[in-house]
Amino acid sequence: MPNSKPTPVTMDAVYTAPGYLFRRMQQIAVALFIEECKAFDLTPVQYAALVTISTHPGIDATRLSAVIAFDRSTLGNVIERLQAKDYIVRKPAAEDKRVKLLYLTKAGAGVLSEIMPSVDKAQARMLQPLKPADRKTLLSLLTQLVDLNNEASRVPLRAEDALEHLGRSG
Amino acid sequence: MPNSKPTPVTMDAVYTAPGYLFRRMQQIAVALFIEECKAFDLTPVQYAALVTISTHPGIDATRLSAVIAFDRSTLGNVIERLQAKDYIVRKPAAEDKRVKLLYLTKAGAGVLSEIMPSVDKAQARMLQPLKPADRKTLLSLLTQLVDLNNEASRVPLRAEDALEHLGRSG
DNA sequence: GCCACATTGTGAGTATACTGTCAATTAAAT
DNA sequence: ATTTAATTGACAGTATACTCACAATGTGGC
Repeated sequence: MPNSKPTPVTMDAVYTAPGYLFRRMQQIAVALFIEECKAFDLTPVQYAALVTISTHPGIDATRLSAVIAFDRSTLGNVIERLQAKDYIVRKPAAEDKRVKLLYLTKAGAGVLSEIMPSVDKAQARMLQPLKPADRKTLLSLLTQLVDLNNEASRVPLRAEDALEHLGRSG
Repeated sequence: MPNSKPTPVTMDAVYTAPGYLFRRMQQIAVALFIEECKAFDLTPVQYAALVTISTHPGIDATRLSAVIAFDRSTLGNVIERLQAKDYIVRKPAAEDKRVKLLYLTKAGAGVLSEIMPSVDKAQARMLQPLKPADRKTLLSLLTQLVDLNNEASRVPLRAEDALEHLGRSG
């Protein structure tokens, strides 16, 4: 007869799971971002969107979602909030009546350059508890892992280069 | 005169930020969990709650939130959903009329033992792209980082041991 | 014993993050 | 050229994740 004794469930089933650790670390990252940047009315996602619109003026929502790997539906709300804060404007495209092109406003460019030091401080604080060498190691492994798992995510990241082509041909 | 040329903003301000990488990895982790466990109607958070109620029968919502470091308000909804699925029951405590004690139902215990292999598969898939040695390194650094940053998170984790005392004295 | 304080669960409100679906529009197939 | 496909932005619905606030309850100071 097989050993039918069930394996006892322990909290290790949670605490040692990489998924749990990634969730915790994400929560910590957001908390540190909000704390360092509380002088600015910007969330981490809104910051990423703002940076991308800054480096890709005239990008549309679908392409923006691909460049930062955020869900398209979610991004719709993010864009609305950024627009409500007067950090971006949406202009209809001449060639394609479906798309709305995104541009930074002066206020958007201003808040972006002002918030940068605080963002850097928050990012540094996340890794601060580790030794410098360990920070580099973790960042390197994490970068690899995100890249290698790209297709596993619901909204894979499509690099900026790839988008140039996607824009016209497909 | 100082060099007033503004630093040009690049996508590195997003792509190399640890916070962005943690967000991406969390999204990937959830996507893999959902994919592997789609036969079971359980989210990662619901799974963690179920495991904890299993190992701490009669725990209350506040203590549960401390043990898995999830927000108390969020957990209220999670508990409601678990109860709606008949995986847990809530019983009023005799000594304290405010608290409601949480217990697994038979169905809850059943789904928990059944889902375990799929959860393990999902957790393994997350790190699969890395070499075994790198997986160990990443997991070790991540565990350290979450632990060392514990107080930075909005809902710091309070270990099970600490809760025994908290339960009575304060 | 009473009063200030803390705790518990709950609710409202905001922001991600995903699933669908849908109409309008464009592109592709033939 | 007309039917078919795909794309775009929008919306509804669900699930985290946080904020603040509130009533009910419990506890400690005195």
